[in-house]
Amino acid sequence: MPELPEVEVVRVGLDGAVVGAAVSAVDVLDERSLRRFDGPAEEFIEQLTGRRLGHPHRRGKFLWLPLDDVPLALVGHLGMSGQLLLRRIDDPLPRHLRVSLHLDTVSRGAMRLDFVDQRVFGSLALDELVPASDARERSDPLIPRAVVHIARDPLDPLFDDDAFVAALRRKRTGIKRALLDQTLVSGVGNIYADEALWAVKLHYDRPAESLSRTTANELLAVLRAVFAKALVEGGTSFDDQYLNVNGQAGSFVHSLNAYGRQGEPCPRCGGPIVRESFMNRGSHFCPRCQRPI
DNA sequence: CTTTCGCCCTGAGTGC
DNA sequence: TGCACTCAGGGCGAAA
Repeated sequence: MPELPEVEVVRVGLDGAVVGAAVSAVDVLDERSLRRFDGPAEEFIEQLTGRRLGHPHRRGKFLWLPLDDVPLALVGHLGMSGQLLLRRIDDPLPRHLRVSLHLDTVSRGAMRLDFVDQRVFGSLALDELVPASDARERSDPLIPRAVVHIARDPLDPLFDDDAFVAALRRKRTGIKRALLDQTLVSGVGNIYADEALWAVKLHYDRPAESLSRTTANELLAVLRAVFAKALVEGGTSFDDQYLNVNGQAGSFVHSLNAYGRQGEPCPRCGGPIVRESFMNRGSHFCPRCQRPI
């Protein structure tokens, strides 16, 4: 499940390998993967072919590569099951391949960048680069228009802790809903929301406005720690739904304390972890450690 | 304005 | 063996 750590692993994996690479050809095998692109597939192909790719950027779960000479970026979102795989040009085509870019890379010759996505919740697009609405300095990088409403993530050096804590405590909703709101804080998905709430002993439906400043700051600190540890371990891979650009799984699944561990003992108190349906998702928590209100 | 809901999608798993 | 059904969930537009 690609959340912040997984997308960052992909970003780092792309950096270096694709910077300066020229797009020599584009194959769109499934137009549904271009649903966020404002135009037909032919236009996507035409605008991308012949361009060179710049350093990959990320905000939350969105990833983009600026194109040379034009104020456009190739924007990717992995959705539930998306993968960006760097393959040799003559490697066999993987199952669920939706879009494939042929690249003339600087250091590795002819390569393919394959966008693979079983469930088609992810997407590729070309989008105009505009100044960020929360830019602090004129030197701040431009971001795709479709990403302007996404908040910074907790690992962003310009993330504003005080503003986040204040905004969180104004939310009239449950704490997990608030964490999953990408306009409040980005990069958090179901797995890391459950892990952070377990670590700070908060019930998923605890009203956000009931959190003290101290607790809200602890939650933020825990979120950063979970993200950082998951990043070091290469992210969380379930059923190979998430793989890095070289097709390798991450190992953070072995460090999960709550997510996916229903019926197993809570690593802190030994009581059973419970899974409840909430927001059309599974919420995993320890009823003994994480009490509502 | 804010918050919540339903839809998009596929394949693995389950029950009969 | 086959078929219907459930489940996983990020983001977005519409509804409340």
